[in-house]
Amino acid sequence: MNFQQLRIIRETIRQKFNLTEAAAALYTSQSGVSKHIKDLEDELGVQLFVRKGKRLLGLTEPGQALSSIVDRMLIDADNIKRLSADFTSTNEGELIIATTHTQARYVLPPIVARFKQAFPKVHLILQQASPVEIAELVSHGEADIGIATESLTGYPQLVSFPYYRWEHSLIVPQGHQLSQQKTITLSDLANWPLITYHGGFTGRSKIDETFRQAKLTPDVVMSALDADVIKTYVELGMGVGIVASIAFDPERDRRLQQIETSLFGENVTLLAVRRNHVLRGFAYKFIELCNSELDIKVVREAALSEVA
Amino acid sequence: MNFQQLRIIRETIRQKFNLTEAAAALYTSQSGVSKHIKDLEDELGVQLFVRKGKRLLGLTEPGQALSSIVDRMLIDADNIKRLSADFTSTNEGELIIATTHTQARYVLPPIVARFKQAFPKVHLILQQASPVEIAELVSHGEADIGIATESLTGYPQLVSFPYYRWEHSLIVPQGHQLSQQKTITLSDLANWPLITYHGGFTGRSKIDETFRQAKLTPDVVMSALDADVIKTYVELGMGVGIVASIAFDPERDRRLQQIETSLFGENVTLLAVRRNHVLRGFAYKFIELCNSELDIKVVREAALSEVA
DNA sequence: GATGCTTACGATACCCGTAAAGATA
DNA sequence: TATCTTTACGGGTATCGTAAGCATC
Repeated sequence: MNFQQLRIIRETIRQKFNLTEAAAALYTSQSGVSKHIKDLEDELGVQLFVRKGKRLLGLTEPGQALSSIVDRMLIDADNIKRLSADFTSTNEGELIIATTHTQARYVLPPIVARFKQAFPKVHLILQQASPVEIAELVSHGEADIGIATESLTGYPQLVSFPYYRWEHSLIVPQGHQLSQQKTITLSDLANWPLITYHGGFTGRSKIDETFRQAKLTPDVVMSALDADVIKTYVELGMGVGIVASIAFDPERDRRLQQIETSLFGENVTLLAVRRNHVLRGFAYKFIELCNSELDIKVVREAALSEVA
Repeated sequence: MNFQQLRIIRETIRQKFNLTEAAAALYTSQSGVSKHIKDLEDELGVQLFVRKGKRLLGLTEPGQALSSIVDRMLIDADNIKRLSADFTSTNEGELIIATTHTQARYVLPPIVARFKQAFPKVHLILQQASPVEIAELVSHGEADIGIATESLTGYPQLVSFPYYRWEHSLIVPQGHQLSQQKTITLSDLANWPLITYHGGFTGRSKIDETFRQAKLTPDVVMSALDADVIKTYVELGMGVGIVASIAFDPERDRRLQQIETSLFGENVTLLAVRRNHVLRGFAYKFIELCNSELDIKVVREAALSEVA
């Protein structure tokens, strides 16, 4: 058994059992691919692929059982290389953060600034996406770190960590009737047209849930992907905004007024990395800049779960 | 990077950085070992070992970081071989169960009988040991399955499953005063000389804890490793026995009487396997015979945690 | 001087790619 | 017939072990 054989097994599966394409993907000859598979099967004494004559059609039962282990071994081989690179490295490279508007616009700027100062040679890419897309991006290795409030749990390939906690607050035009009220109840709100986030974004699920439990039907006249859009329409008087507290900036948003409220409970923004994968050192530093409790040891060990 | 290099790294660490012994353990030349290490270090661009002149003294920081990953890769390589062997196999091989007296004597016999019937060619070894020893045996791969009521949690290298639940009961000579009483309290018991298990065996900790919480000091006149010894001395009138309920056999123990009691609460006997390790198919079958909820899928997936 | 690591070197085995042949759609 | 896989074969390379040289204790 050698690594080339394992790579060939993995690639053959990825290329839907077409040895010619597997060979092309690995920049090698297809005769070699064929022979390697045969050799490995002989060594293990098991057929890994279902064959019909000379064509490969799929995985046998042992093939399936081995496939996931093969994957992990190749991931580990990569991990070893990445770890080593990190020790030699001059802190150069690329870091891809997949995140939502809310984070990119209101939370990350100071962190990015500090990161850039510490690692000027790292090419930092902020990839804006929806929470579901973020989970997918990180799962497939197209992003190193994902940050979002929704959707990051429930993916077995991801390991997530609490980043920070926050609440929603209300945004109204200056002098709005609600800003005079001492206390605001959910039923009060249900009487106003509301503008808030789209489903699946920035804690919208929590808002819906809160109304649902109170057996109220909110009048959401408009939903947007980000607080900037929401605030624009609140300024136009189209309704009362519900946004993340952090999205209000008294300096810029002078024509608006923020009303703190705990009506919708607490949200937790999560930070996710790919399970079983090692990141470059500066990636862990970025996470630590986000939340100092998440140091390299905590994050890496959790991601590698129990290597023993 | 190849497997021989990884094996050499692991063995060198195991042999306390003596390349000569590492070579001997791997049945290869020590010059080859030396070269392999050098080659791998060159390929990764990192020193893995701390050197003083020509001698190796220990692991560098990158060496430590890589070591655990290397271990897992080699474990996975083994897993692949074991899985394959299992598919070709004619259900021959060896199965080592590390367990306590209580299990071996009172619980496992019917299971062993059924197992032997199903897998006549498997050489089954019941290795009797203390709970702590059992955990060690399984951790080090010297046993495939560990069964005990104590000590099996808290080892990161082990994955444990609840096997069955049971309680302690009292054992007294026929006609003993306690057997006339309607109800028996803890303070009643504290007035009698007691005979029960040694510390760390068969729920003894639970017994101690129960007395401690009731602020009573039991008069344990004798402690033994197994119920047979305890029963012998109870027969001699030396005291009241506290043993696992299953350890009483009305047929054999005619001169004794069992008194069911829930004074000491419930105990859970656990079944443990080594994390990240695949077992032979018949080993999973043994576990399934113990508890039908623990089928191969449940146990293997839990042991491999998330291979993704 | 004994033990332990590295380097040099030759034999062997392994891996790869070309090419031809056979199978499948 | 076009696509795909297997087998055969030759060149190149990597690996292994012996042996010699050198450092450490």
